[in-house]
Amino acid sequence: MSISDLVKIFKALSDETRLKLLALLENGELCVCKIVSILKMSQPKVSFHLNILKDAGLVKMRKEGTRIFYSLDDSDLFKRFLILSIIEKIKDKAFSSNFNQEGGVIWK
Amino acid sequence: MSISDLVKIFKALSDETRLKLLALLENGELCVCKIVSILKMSQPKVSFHLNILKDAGLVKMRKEGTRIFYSLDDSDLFKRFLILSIIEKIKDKAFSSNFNQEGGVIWK
DNA sequence: AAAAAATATAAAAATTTTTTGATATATTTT
DNA sequence: AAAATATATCAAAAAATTTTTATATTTTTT
Repeated sequence: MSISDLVKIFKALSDETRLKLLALLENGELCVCKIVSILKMSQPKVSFHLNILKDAGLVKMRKEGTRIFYSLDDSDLFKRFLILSIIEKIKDKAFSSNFNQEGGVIWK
Repeated sequence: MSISDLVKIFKALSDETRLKLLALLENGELCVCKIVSILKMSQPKVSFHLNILKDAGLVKMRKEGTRIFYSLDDSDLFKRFLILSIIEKIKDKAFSSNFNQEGGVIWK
């Protein structure tokens, strides 16, 4: 892993939206449309951020029909540690299992 | 540790100069002037990046006369792990104990 | 074959970060 | 007290990132 690989990973993690995306994927894959509806963000914005996470090797994707499912990619030990740390640190604050009427997450 | 604290830490780590600064401090404190002479960067630039690392709680400083010495701040376990991982991953590539005639580090 | 659905991509605008050059501040030395 | 040294800060410029709006592509459904 080169310095620029490291920088790319940290850059990917240095954005609140992307940390939320990682936390959202904790329990398994989700398609973009589901993520959009949960986070109430524009679809291009979600795709943009997912792409940065993918480039950094933090998530992977799987195509099924017209949908694309994203999931955590923790095949690398260091990345796995990072992802787990992040989820552990923001899960409670970010989610606390609170969803609003429309199924949107309530972030604290 | 809030989400924005986490983002701040990762933002601080998402820059090559700052990763090099952390690696440079591996073996103990250095004053700004020494860092400037080793890295061959402008003093305001070095101060700027050190300040970002300090704001994120990754380094601490100590004043002595006209000099200011910076050192790693790994009092927090998560930060310590991050710093150690970074040093372990870039040390060989970045340093390999190579210094040029003027005492400047040769980065690979 | 047309329409609909899901997603990516691209261009422009907005925002943030980084670099640079100049200057200010504080401490030590002469 | 003046000069020198080390460092921070500030403002402007440059560069990079993010957001937004529009559009293209692919697959499924009708």
